[in-house]
Amino acid sequence: MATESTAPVHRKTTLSDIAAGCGVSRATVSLVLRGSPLVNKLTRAKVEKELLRQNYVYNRAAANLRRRSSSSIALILNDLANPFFAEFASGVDEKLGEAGYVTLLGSTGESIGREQAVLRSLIEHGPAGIILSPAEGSDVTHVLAAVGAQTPLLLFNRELGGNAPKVAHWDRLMLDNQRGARLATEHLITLGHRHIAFFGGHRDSSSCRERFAGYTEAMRAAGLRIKPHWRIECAPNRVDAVVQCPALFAHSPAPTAAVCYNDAVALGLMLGLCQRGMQPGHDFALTGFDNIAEAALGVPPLTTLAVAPRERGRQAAELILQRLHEPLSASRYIITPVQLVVRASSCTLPTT
Amino acid sequence: MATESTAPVHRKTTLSDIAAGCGVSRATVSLVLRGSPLVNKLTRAKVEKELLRQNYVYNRAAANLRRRSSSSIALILNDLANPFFAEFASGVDEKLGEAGYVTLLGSTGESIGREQAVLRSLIEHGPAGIILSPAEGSDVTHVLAAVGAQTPLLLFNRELGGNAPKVAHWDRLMLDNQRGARLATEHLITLGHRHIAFFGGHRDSSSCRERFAGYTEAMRAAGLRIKPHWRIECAPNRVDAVVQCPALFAHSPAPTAAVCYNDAVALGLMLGLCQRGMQPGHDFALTGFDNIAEAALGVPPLTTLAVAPRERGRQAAELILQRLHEPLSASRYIITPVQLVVRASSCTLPTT
DNA sequence: TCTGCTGATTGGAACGATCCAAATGTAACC
DNA sequence: GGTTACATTTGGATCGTTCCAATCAGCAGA
Repeated sequence: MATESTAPVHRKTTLSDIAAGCGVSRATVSLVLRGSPLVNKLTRAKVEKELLRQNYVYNRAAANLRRRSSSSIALILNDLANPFFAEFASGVDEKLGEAGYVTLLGSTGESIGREQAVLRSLIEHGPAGIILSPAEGSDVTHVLAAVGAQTPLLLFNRELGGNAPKVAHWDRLMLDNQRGARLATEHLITLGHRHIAFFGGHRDSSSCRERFAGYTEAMRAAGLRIKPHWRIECAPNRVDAVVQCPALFAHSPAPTAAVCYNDAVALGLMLGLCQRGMQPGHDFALTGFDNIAEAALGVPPLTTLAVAPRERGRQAAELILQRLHEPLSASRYIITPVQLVVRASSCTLPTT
Repeated sequence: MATESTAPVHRKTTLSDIAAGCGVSRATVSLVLRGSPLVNKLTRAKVEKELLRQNYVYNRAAANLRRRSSSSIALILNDLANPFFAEFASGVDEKLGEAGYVTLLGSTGESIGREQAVLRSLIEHGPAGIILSPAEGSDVTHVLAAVGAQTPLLLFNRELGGNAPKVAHWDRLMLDNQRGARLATEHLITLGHRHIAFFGGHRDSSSCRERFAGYTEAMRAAGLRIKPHWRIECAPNRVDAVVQCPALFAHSPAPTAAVCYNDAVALGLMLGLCQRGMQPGHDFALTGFDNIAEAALGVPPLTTLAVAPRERGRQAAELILQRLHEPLSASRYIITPVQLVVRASSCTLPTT
């Protein structure tokens, strides 16, 4: 009795403590916590007072165990340090938080090995669902082996490789890469360019393939032949783009414009051009993809495709929540449109 | 017996399923899972085979409940979309993953209200520890009320306001803001500048106060008087920096250089200067803070202070893990050094 | 045969919540 | 008074794991 009024020693206060503290049963306290209409006003008040007095904190893990439910969603990203994904994550967390879920984070750094490890670790915490932007080269079999078929999964941004395409009932949220790249290419063509390169990205990434397809499509539609040396591969970051810039001008005829894999690459290419004494947006036209924050503020500002990553994050969260709500409805495949944002980096053909 | 060999219907397979499946007790299976040396080689093999066959997944929540332990750490950030924090988070997650912990993410978007909500929600999941980069204006009392005194907490990047400074035994990991700003200022002075402004940030943020103090210190040490109109406040992002640029030149004598609150602000200021027909790094010198990726690749490249956010993330994770290991050791207060990176944006005084 | 000992194994009670069927109290009705 | 109805409350089993003390088999030594 004497030591009961304050926290016992160090143990967290539990339902039983509250129950004992105000002379009701555990069950009643539980009902109060969940706002059940069954409990009497007076008892509710009494219990709530005691909850405050002992400053009780709810143990969601215990509750989830009994209810065989979960209140977390795993978010696994191939590159959290990339502003595009950071903003996406921010949107996901925002939306999940509103719905009372908590985000379990995992970053794989584009490593398939880490992806396996992260998936295996996160699944043990029993998330209600998974949002996965897979590492490059990740395939269906591995992911399925790691997470099983029970947990709903939403694939974002990239398709999975492997020859078991429709084995799982997973939802997919993708960007309209092909259409985006086509728009950019058409835009450059309209400005008078005929020698247009596709710069950056890895051939085996699905998003890069799609963007390249869009570029090809536009070129073909305009009756333009694509030279093999106009296709330059590089890692999707600034540094490698700078390094690969000279390759663009190694053979003749050199391109007068480039559709870049993404903004990071485009910004890198701009720097590379400057180093060659060229002036991007004047001597050479280029476009990006993603519309990251610095695209608008570069010199010159970058023409690019807006994908609204935070919005996509919110959308992804919404999709997975819907899936939890109706686990049996048909799997969804959503391709979100992208929007061409024209800025100064895409100039007309310089009059030589 | 007939339906037992495959997964029953939809229920997850548990310890008991495995135990029943190979004729041992639950306790033994549990020992196998945890790699105890007590179990016989043969039984271990038998059990492991069964684990694979039923592709069992460990229920960490249940285990944690019984063991009264936790395998997650909460990471709460004031702005995940900011590349600095994204990279920090990436480092945290990396290190925690290595140690077998999982990251519970929460982003507050600089809102004290959301910070409260996020803290209250995350604490219910019983994290072993908390890493918190508080929202602007957040104070000790509120945080303490939300998380209690039980869970170890590491404060990153910002101090908490409020007049209960040492009430808690929380650890702190801060950047050496003051020294950094002093280094930048001294550097500009060495280059011949005498009229140096301090540009950006909010007066009431602790990091801004510290950086301003460093600037003042260097100016004073060099015997230079600071004009009031050389202190321009703005939100710590590009957009607002562009808007506030003209204020720098509203009064005479105008500054010839500026120490900026951070890189985002510096990049914005650069743009603002361009719009006035000035050439940053030639007509006007400036420095940033953070050394974000685009600092190196801007035009001109930005002189700034490197803080290695990913490294800081790993360090933060390490600190909180150490704290879990020895809960009673004295609380730590670590100020990590920052490093001046000189690039082209800090030019000598233009000869008029 | 009995005792002691070591190495393996095990049953049952926890952990902190929820679920469910059953019990309680009170008012209303015939 | 007895019966029914309704509004509240409650004990005990349960979720999937771990802990602990107890058990068991096998073998050596007396």
